[in-house]
Amino acid sequence: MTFGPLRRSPLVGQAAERLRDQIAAGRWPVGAKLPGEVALGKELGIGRSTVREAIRALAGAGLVESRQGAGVFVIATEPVEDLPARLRRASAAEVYEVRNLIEVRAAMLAAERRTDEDLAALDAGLAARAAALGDDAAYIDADIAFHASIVAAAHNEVLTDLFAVFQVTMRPSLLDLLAVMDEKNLRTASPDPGADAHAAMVAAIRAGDAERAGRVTEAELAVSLGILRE
Amino acid sequence: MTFGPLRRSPLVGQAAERLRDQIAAGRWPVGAKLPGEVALGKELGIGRSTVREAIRALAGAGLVESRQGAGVFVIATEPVEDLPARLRRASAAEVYEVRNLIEVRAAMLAAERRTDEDLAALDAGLAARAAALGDDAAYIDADIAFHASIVAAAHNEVLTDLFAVFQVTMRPSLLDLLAVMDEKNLRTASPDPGADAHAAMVAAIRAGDAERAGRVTEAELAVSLGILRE
DNA sequence: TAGCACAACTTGTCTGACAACCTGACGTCT
DNA sequence: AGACGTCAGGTTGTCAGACAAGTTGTGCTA
Repeated sequence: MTFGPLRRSPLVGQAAERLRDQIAAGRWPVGAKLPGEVALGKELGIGRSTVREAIRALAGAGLVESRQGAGVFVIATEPVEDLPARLRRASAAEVYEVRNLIEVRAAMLAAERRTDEDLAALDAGLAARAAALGDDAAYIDADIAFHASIVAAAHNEVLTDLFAVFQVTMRPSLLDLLAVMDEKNLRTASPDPGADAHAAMVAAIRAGDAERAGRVTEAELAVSLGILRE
Repeated sequence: MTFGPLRRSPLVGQAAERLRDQIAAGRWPVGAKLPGEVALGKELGIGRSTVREAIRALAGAGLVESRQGAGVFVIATEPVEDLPARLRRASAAEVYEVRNLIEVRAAMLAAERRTDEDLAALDAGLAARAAALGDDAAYIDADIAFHASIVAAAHNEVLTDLFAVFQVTMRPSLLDLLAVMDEKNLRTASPDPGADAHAAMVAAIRAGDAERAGRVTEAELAVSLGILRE
């Protein structure tokens, strides 16, 4: 059993997630009224402003609706088909495993279908990834863009979009991953331990060797998954 | 002449809508930083708390992300589309390819993790599949259940749920597939051409041979995909 | 030039206050 | 009894101010 992202998150995020979970758990069915903002603040141990912002976040997601003078009401529970919500609720390791599973097969397809434009994009992605070293947020974004390029080279729009959902949802977890690696001093030896592996992925795709592309991709992703599992 | 109850919407809603429009219009592209909260407040003529709540609403909708000390950044220009809706919009071949991709890797994981209960469920699935021959609808349902059992044996809940979304969405397409096969007289020779292949999948999973499980699963699914591609 | 210290800026959170609004209880009138 | 109006209490909406916590760029130092 894992709780939400272990990320050092703002109180607003924590509060929104707790409320979200309780709505999903059925504490307040659709149409029910939430406790007042002051009551919620006391219950959650946070100020009223923070409660209000958490409620706004849920309202933006379409879960609740606030009516001045009346209260805050649940207008929908989390739809089961909502993949991003499902991913948020799941453990990071499970999400990561599925994400990797998709990318391994995508890399194999990419080796068979890649165009010259795809290869150019992959090269650019490698360079951007190296250039962003030092800035964690930019590094994560460059890494995400690179892996997205791999999947895009498989030329299956459903696959590309599906992968994007995973990437967006996992972005916070990836930042956690970097933080954990820092704590364990795993990055001191080499600032970008995956650089060679990423280059190998591109090389295999360029060579059109699907089997090798799948193998090196699997090996690269297994490293991070291992850290996440610990 | 009076118009309907033209309710004066709260400032938060107005502000969120204006910001959403401007993001959609491209004033701030993805990755760009919004003006500071105080600046936005002055620009919109509202207080900082109200600006913050509007930003929270957009963050809840997945449009922006705020990083303490850095600013508020655009992470998407429009909400992520619902996966079932996305699948319905896509071509059957693309959806089927992604579905198969998932199952191939799931079969490999299943070979490593299957329990005795999983194996019993797979055997039962094979039998149910054979028993449903002759009734197309029942046959499809039994086939779906069998493949779901394969994925379930991988013991990853996210994977199981994700696969289920594909299965549900694809059920109509599968009925079409049977009809196409009838037209081409592909079923006259053998009423259940995939029976041996399905049994081979179970055997490989029972043997714990991940590589073989992946190979036979891929081969089995490739047949249907080929028909669907024409 | 490389590294560090610091100031300026930005978001995060809390408190207090008042306005706008809704709901239900209560009393009055028909 | 039923319809209607009033009102008190609770609830959200909005603002201002203050301080904490985090980021970033600048300029100084070694």
